[in-house]
Amino acid sequence: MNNPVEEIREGLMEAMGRITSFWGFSRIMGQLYGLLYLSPNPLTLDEMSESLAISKGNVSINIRALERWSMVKAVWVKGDRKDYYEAETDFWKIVKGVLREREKKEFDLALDSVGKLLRKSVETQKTAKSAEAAFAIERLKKLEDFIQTMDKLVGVLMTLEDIKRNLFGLTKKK
Amino acid sequence: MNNPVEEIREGLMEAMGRITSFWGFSRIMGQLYGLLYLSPNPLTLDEMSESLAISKGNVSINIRALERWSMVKAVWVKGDRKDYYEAETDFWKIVKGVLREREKKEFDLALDSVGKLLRKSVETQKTAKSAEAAFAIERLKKLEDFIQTMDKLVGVLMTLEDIKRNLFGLTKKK
DNA sequence: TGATACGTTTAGAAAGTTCTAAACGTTAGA
DNA sequence: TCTAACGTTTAGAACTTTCTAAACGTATCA
Repeated sequence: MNNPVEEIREGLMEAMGRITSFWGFSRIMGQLYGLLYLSPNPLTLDEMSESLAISKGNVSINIRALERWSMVKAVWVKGDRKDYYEAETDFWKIVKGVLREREKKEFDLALDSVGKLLRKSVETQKTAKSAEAAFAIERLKKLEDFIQTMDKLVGVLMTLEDIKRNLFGLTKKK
Repeated sequence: MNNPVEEIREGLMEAMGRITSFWGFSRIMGQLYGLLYLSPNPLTLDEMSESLAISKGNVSINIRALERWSMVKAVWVKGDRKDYYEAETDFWKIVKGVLREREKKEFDLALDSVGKLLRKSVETQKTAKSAEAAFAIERLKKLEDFIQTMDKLVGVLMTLEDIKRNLFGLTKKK
């Protein structure tokens, strides 16, 4: 506890907890990730449970969530039947995964909903013209256009081979 | 209720509720926004309270949050002492505001935390060399670099005059 | 003035979420 | 086969968030 590296690890756990919480994951996911990220060796459920002072069940659930999002991976340690985990250190890979699995889906869903409403409005306008329906059509079109652009933006980010190089290359004039 | 435009409005309220909830705002903020976005006239607290079937106090709190984020604006209606609200329809403006007020701050904070931890690690390493500290330094540097890049990316998006035109201009070859 | 029509604040109810401890099922080795 | 060491699931406790109804303060108009 008075070990300076221990203090640093705790600092990162706190910071990562903040970050995951902000991005809509559980705080404990971040704390676990922070712990693993600064551990030279992979850790077991029990070790993590102890480090964070939370129940083993809680670690189990959160470590599986981290695994689901490819933020940590299980590694096999010869001669031990416990499961060991280590942090995925390729952040771009993690970001791309989250964009693909979560953000992209959300945009697609939004696009779908608004598209349906727009078609419904146009249908309504055909049978019974009204200023109200015309107004709705105009606004929904604008919204659809916006979501489409955001959707494309996410799509581009998702497929870039190296976000860093590519994105910052592009912001400079040739 | 059987009015088709009414149905469309309800559809958008639902969709916008989903969206704001996903992005870490309250669901009701989205529903209010959806309602206002498809209303040809600005609406009062009581009208919104009625449309969403929620208490006036709840509308009051959520409409002020929307105002804070520049998603709606209050308009003055001559001869009426009630407050009227209408939707801000410039989505790029809203996105930029949120990036500036919320996302940017979060990145800066993360950068700050990690920077501090990194400096502390280097300090530790000076007085008492250890493989553990060296490992921490290496990993923290990598993390700092990543956050810095994301931070810059947000900064670029934030200041672009027209995100749509600029970003998609850049993804095409010349 | 007083009465009324507002938006805001608040105390506590309701709903939702996250956590733990214990029960559980499975595997491995004696 | 029995026992012990695992990770997972679960029931309910603890905590957090969100909502309402009512009280409140202020401005308006008679």
